[in-house]
Amino acid sequence: MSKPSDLVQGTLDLLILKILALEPLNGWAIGQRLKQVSDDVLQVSDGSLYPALHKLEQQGWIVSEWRRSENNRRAKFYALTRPGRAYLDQETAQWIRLSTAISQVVSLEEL
Amino acid sequence: MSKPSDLVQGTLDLLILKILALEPLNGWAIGQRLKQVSDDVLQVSDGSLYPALHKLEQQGWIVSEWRRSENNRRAKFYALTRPGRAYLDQETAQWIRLSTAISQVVSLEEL
DNA sequence: CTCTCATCTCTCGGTTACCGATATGAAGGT
DNA sequence: ACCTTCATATCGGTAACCGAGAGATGAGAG
Repeated sequence: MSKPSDLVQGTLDLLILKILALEPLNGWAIGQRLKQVSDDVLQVSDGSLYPALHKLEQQGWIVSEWRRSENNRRAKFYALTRPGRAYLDQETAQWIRLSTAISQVVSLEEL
Repeated sequence: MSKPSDLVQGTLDLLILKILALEPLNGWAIGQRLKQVSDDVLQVSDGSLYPALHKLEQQGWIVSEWRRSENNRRAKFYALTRPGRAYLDQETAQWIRLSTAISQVVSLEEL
């Protein structure tokens, strides 16, 4: 029972990386920011977000650092690395390529 | 080792349904048509296509009928049903909603 | 007449990706 | 003391897709 209705599968990495390209943030804040910048359309659950963050860090696209959040709580802040930036650009291009093609197909006129 | 590079996960049903909305086709031809209408961007393998078709038929979105293809070979032709049409419209709306939001996020300007 | 090629359908095992449930805990307010 | 919000994390389950493989049939070539 877990169909992603608030996310397109395979785009989570791209979205996280993009959010972090704007500004380093802690995990929880990334989820909030994503929701905010997408006008409440895009939402990600904890159970998806944290594993994704760990994977991204393990692959070297982002680095983490324990700091204090705005509310003085301990939080792990993530920042984009140079390879992460390159990966983001690549994934962005791929997204544009594929989403454009799909949108083109779904908008075909019928006979 | 199977990351979908020629497809966005979760959009296969939508694409198949849309192709069939234009014209009833057999499985193999659906793959060809998809490739054609997307200018070679979107491609689906047999191993993805046929299971998807079976699932779609089982759910009542499409119906099948054995006929002869253009090359006089036996082929199973699929056609969209009324519920399938409704499902297609719904999935199309969902795609537009989500892809628009994602495109909006990835095109945000950085500081 | 046989051989090969293109067409056409199908299944299985494996991987990736995401979600729901669940656990833990600290800071600040009542 | 207690509750809410902020914050991180893991686990098991499910959905989706792909690669590899198997097999059948019609057309045209040799």
